[in-house]
Amino acid sequence: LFTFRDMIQSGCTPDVVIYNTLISGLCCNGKLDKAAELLDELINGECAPNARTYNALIHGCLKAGNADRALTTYQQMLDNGCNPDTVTYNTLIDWLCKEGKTDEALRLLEEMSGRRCDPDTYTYTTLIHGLFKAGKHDIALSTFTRMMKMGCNPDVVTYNMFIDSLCKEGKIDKALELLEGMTAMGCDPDTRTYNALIHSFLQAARTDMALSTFARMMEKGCSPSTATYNGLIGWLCKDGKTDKALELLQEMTGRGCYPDTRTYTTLIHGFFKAGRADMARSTLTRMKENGCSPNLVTYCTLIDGLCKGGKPDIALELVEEMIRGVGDPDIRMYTSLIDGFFQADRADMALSTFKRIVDKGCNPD
RNA sequence: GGAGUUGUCUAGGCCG
Repeated sequence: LFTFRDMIQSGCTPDVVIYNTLISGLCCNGKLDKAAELLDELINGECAPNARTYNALIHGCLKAGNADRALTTYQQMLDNGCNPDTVTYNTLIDWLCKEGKTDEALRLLEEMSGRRCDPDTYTYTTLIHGLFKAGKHDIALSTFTRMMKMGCNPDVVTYNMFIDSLCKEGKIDKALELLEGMTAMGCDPDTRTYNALIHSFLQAARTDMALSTFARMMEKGCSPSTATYNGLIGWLCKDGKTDKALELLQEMTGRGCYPDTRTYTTLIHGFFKAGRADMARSTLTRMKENGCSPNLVTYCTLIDGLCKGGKPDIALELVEEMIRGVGDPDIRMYTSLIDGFFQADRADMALSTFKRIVDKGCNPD
């Protein structure tokens, strides 16, 4: 933004592309107010915002969980005579699907056709994914048929979505058939395709298949990602093999897959499960040293583990650190914290945590 | 002519 202001100072006129870039960047960082200010600046200025401007802001609002603001922005778009495009609809359809409102999402699909706004592969993939998650298999399949009829070809993301959906329903063999199918259709599987399968095999305790899928992935020249390793580390941790998990942590770094918040959280959970609370705590230190920020899930894992392990005092310290570092947990997380303190026979801590909720103006449920 | 917006994989606790 400073560079941006300098640019204006020195007589350079920013165009809509610059504004869009800034707005989407601000949205990524959750700075919706600043982004909205830029939109106003654009509306009041001489170069008009376009669909991409609104799309970026609508998406930013939805990602931040602020649906009202997203809809207001959408209305503003319509009022200002800017026509929603396929991306606008895709963004809204994705949001509706994630809210479980697949009927409304389907209505938007109809609206698109009426407005000569052609649904694309994103539209259908998003919708089918939402329908699968809602358990509406028939409609998912008829939507797929419709997609094909409209001449819209599935891409690697569409196949990945199908493969993962099948895996999650325990239909791994059907998923494997689709793996062959996509290749036959000239669509090469990517890292996520294999990740979905490997994870599913691990869940199903079919270790041999998981490892052979991993080998196949490498053979095909597909590199494992951080998510691949996270899945493997999680499987080792569930099995109590935390030392092996640490070896994988080394290996992944060597292969350019950098551990992320999930990697460390998985390890922390594994260490508690294996009764190694000290290692769990030093993993927190290690992750911070490596520039990886703990999030609410990380803290909840630690706090729960410490409470169950009879160390509620340290847990309470972490509650403070968490609130300072990543903000307030929501009501459900507070509930489980309180539960943890009771489990550790520390009613006093449970009550003081409860008091915090009330003081924060957050309603206990 | 170029640039900016949307979909798929992996972690924890409480309650159902």
